[in-house]
Amino acid sequence: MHQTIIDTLKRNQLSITDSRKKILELFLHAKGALAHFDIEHQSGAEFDRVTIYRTLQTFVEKGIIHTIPTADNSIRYALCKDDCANGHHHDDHVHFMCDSCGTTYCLDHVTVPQVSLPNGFTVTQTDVIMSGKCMKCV
Amino acid sequence: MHQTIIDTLKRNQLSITDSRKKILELFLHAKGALAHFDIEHQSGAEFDRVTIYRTLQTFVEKGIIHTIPTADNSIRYALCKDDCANGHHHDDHVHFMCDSCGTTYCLDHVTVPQVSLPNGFTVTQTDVIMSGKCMKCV
DNA sequence: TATATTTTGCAACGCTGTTGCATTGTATTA
DNA sequence: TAATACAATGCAACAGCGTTGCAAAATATA
Ligand SMILES: [Mn+2]
Ligand SMILES: [Mn+2]
Ligand SMILES: [Zn+2]
Ligand SMILES: [Zn+2]
Repeated sequence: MHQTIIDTLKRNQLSITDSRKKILELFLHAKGALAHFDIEHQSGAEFDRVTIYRTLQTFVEKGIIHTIPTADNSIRYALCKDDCANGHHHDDHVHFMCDSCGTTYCLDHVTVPQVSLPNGFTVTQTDVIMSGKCMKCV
Repeated sequence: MHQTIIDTLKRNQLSITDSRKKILELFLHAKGALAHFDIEHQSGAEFDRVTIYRTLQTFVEKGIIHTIPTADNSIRYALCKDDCANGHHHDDHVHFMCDSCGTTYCLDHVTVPQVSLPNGFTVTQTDVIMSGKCMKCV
């Protein structure tokens, strides 16, 4: 696991620092997506807010994590699959946010459906966010 | 037009105030969705920020407008169809946000597709946000 | 180990959204 | 229309998110 973390950083030409290792570790252990808030708390106030912001930015640019738009307007982040790299994301799965526990899931096996738009619109991205209750909160 | 505004407010048991009339008017004339920022500027600094926030909240609760989640994490608002009332929204259409001009469209005639989820998830809402270029920005 | 390059922490800032409370405006009834 | 009850507004203050500039610290390179 520790080696996976270092490999991932090296593969993306990132220097190995404490904050990057720790934040990447949090994502690898996380069940759902993480918000900045979660990371700040789960890392035990070890790093500055700004460092966390910058690390998340870097990870998004490198294709290590992707952002998830949510209805409550708070950005969440989750690990990408292997085919995302260097700013070219290919995350075409549906996201689910539980109204009860707030957990945000990447439904990797549910692909976003094709939606045809009126003439004149050119689509480059489609986000599907579903909400309701998850299996733990029935 | 002016009568439409007053009627709408009365129908929703809202008292007739300058800010409500003005903000509702802005929505009726708007081509796309409006953010708080847009309203604050288009109303000519006539009303306090807080009043605008509270008016938007009230309109959402009454089913006059609905919120649109966007990938850039800024809430936008747009008029509801007639069948939304008193906190019961039935907005099941797709939204499109232009990367070029920022305009957010309600595609009222494009309904959100059915997406079946794995067992355990109970869905109450589905949001589809598409982005790319609109007809004005080809 | 010495040097060049990156990353970090801190301070400061602007923006968004919320709350409490006194003042003002609207609706109601006589 | 005027008096009253009630609701909405403006103001001040606050908390949270996200960004930037810069000096100090950590990392990579040789
Ligand atoms: Mn995802
Ligand atoms: Mn809409
Ligand atoms: Zn849940
Ligand atoms: Zn456009």
